[in-house]
Formats: sequence, C-alpha cells, structure tokens
Amino acid sequence: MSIKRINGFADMFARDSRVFEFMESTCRRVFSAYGFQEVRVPVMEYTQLFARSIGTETDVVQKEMYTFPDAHGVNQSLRPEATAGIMRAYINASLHAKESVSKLFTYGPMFRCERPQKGRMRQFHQVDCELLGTHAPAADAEIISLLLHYVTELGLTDLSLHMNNLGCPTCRPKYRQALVEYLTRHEEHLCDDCKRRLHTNPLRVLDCKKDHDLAFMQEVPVFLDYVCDDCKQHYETVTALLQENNIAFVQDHCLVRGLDYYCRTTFELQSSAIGAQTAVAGGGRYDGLIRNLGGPDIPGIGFACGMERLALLLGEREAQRKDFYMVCLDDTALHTGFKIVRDLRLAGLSGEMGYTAAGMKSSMRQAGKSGARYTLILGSDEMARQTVAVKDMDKGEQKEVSLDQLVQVISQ
RNA sequence: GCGGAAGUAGCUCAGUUGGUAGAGCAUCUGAUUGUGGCUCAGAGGGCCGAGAGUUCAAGUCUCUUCUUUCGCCCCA
Repeated sequence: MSIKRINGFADMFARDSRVFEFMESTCRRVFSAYGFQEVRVPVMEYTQLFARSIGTETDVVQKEMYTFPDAHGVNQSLRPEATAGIMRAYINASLHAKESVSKLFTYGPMFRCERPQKGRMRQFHQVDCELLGTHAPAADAEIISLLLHYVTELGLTDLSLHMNNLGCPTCRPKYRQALVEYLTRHEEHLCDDCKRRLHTNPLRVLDCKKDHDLAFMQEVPVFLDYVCDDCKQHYETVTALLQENNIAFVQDHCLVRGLDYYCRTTFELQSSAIGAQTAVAGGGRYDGLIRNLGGPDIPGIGFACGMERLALLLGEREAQRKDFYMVCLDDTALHTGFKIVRDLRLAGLSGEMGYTAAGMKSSMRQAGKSGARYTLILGSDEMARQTVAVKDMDKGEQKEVSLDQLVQVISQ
C-alpha cells in the first residue's frame, strides 16, 4: 500500500493553491498600504512561550499542540498561532527601543492536533497582523478597518463583524464574579458542557450553541454594565470611529476569545457558510502580553485570519492563460521548436510545447486542451520556409509568420 | 477524547431477494494525406479499503480493523 498523507494535513494542487496565492498576494498588497511590514518567524518555539502567552489552562495548550523534546529534553512546539512568536521576536530584537510603534504581519502554517472537520485542519494557515506600541483607540479602529479592507479586496461581502469589550484586569474580575453568581443560580438549566465551563472558563458559557437561546440567558449579566470608565471610554471611541466610517458591526455581548491574553476591544469576522465553524478571523487588544513574556510594558492589538476558512468562501480562480502552445510534427522540427520556445520565454512570453513529435490531430488536441491563445505549428513546410504557422485558437484563423516577427505577433 | 456517515475504474457514483462487476466524466485511438473544441465509433483501466466468518457461491449478510468525512469539544 502506498504511503498516505497525514490526516489533517492537506496537499494543495493548482486548483487550491491558486486561491491561496490570491489570498496571500492580496494581503501583502493591502497590509503594506497601511504601513505593515512582513516578519517571518519560526514555526517552532519553546513550549513555554505558548504556555505563558496563550494560557496554560486553554485547550490549545493543554491538548492540541504538537510538542517534542529537543536534544536536551527541553520541550518545543509547532506554533498553534502566530502572535506569541511575533511577540518573542519583538522582544528579542528590542524593537520597542528602535521605533515607538511597530506594525507587523506574518503569513504561514499553524498546527493544532484537533480532529479535522470542515474549515479546520491540523496544519492550517493564518495571516496574522499585530500593531504594537500604542493604547490609542484609533489603532484598534485602524486594524479592524484593515481587516475589512482585506476581505473586501478578496471580494467577500457577506461577512459580519462582531464586536465586544472584554475590559481589563481591573473590571473583568467583577463581571466574571457576577456572571458566575448568575449562572450558578441557573446551573440546573445549563447543558453538561456549560456546567463544566462554569468552573473552568465561565465566559465561554456565553457563546454556547446549545444554551444561547434559553430564556434565562436573555437576562444574563452584560459586561458593558460592569466595565470601568477607562475601558468604557476606549471602546466608545473605537466604535465611534467605525460608525463615522460606515463600518457596520454587531455589538455581541456573547463574543469572547479563546486565548487568555485578550482585553478591551475584541472582534470577530463571522460567516454562516463555512459549516459548523463561524469565525473567519478574530482578534483584539492584548495590552499585558508583552510584559507577561518578560518584555517591556508595551500594549498591542492584532488579529488572525484563517485562510482555509476564507478559501471556503472564495470561488475558484482561473489559471492565467498561456500565450502559446508549440506543436512539432517531426523530430527535426522538435529541435528547432525547442529553441524557438526558449527564445519566446526569454522574451517574456508564456507557453508550453509538446515534448515529442506527434500527429497533427493529437497535437492539436493537446494544444486545445492547454488553453493557450496561439498554437504554433512547426512541420517540414514551415522549416523549409523559416516560418511558423500561428493559429489563433479563439478565432480559428491561421497565418504563417517568419521567425523574426514571431514575438511581435504573439505579443499583440 | 465522544458520536453520525461513507469506502466499488483516475473522478462522481449505480449495483435489485447473495450467482466472480456497470454508467457518466476523464484518458487514448479512429472518422481518406498537416489542424483542436461539437458529434459519432472504439479501446485501455477494478485482488469492490483490509482481514476473518456464514454459504455450493459474498461487492451484497455478520464481526473486526484501517481510512476518510461531517459533527461534539475547542478554535481562526
């Protein structure tokens, strides 16, 4: 039996890779228009980095990471997300001392050992964008604006932006306490998962699919009632900036984040068209993260966007049409044809050739299937006259062109 | 970790109450000398996921196992 692909790891041939190439090139173009620069960080880091940034109690760290000991027995992990690695690189490079604000993005594979399903792979890809060095609400609004600009450039219009305020270490515990008290009073009505969440991660009860529509959930405490003045003002400025720029969003009191480091502004781009998953991109502010990792007390905000999930929303991309397909009818012509093809490509044209001399009929079939604009035919007749027959495959018209005019004719 | 569904030609799938396999698409060839797409004719290609069991006989029934997929959990 042949060797199989590892479950959750995908092979992407042209049909799929064209879509990814489109998403990648678009993000590079859009992000750089906002002054963001690409940073490439390793796919492996010491496990400790992820434990300290993402949170030791999260499932991502507890059971989803690919972790291996190095030669000295120190654990290292394939990255389950990109933010931690970028923060580590930012600290190591002392970027904060070189520029007051840093705008960084990275693109690449992430790894989580979960059960694969629609829109969820074990090796998946994210573009990750981080804006470091400012508390200003305008930064929050800009990064959200950037994310929406990006998906608009991709041609996606059917996404909804959900926003929430998660507060800070001063005000969040008060809300959390009020939430736990409320939920404990209604514990008997909670689903089994939520009974467990109530003790492990009570905020998660808010976005439970089963319990969301229950009657008592309609009166669940809302964070905006507990938020401190600073957090409240910050969030109000962010949302005002969005509204002034006609960026529509849904105030979603049930939006919470899976990773521990988020605070204040939190957002998610959602779609109902990608199976059981809804989040296409998610992000928020993480003001204490860099300090927690041993760096300076620098605030930050960012998001990650899941490319496999975006790809589910994008249609197929057509391949770029080739300029020519060279057909050689005999072995002598093949040698000349090879040289002509080489010269055409060096002149900047794109195309292919049949590798063996074959009959006219099957050669034309191959030419037609290649989708090229022109078929170049080289047989004994053309060889004798130092020409090539050029057939326009759309019009069906054919004319004989001398070799020195070939580039010019095909370029038209 | 827990559920549901599915594994038959390269792909998408049929296969009736058990009798050693079929279609469409794709590929290749041909329809009078060197001209594609449309049409027509033909060809190649399958240990029916694997292993046991029942039976004269298993793609079909039973069990085991592997794989894939959609959900739960969790997350982008």
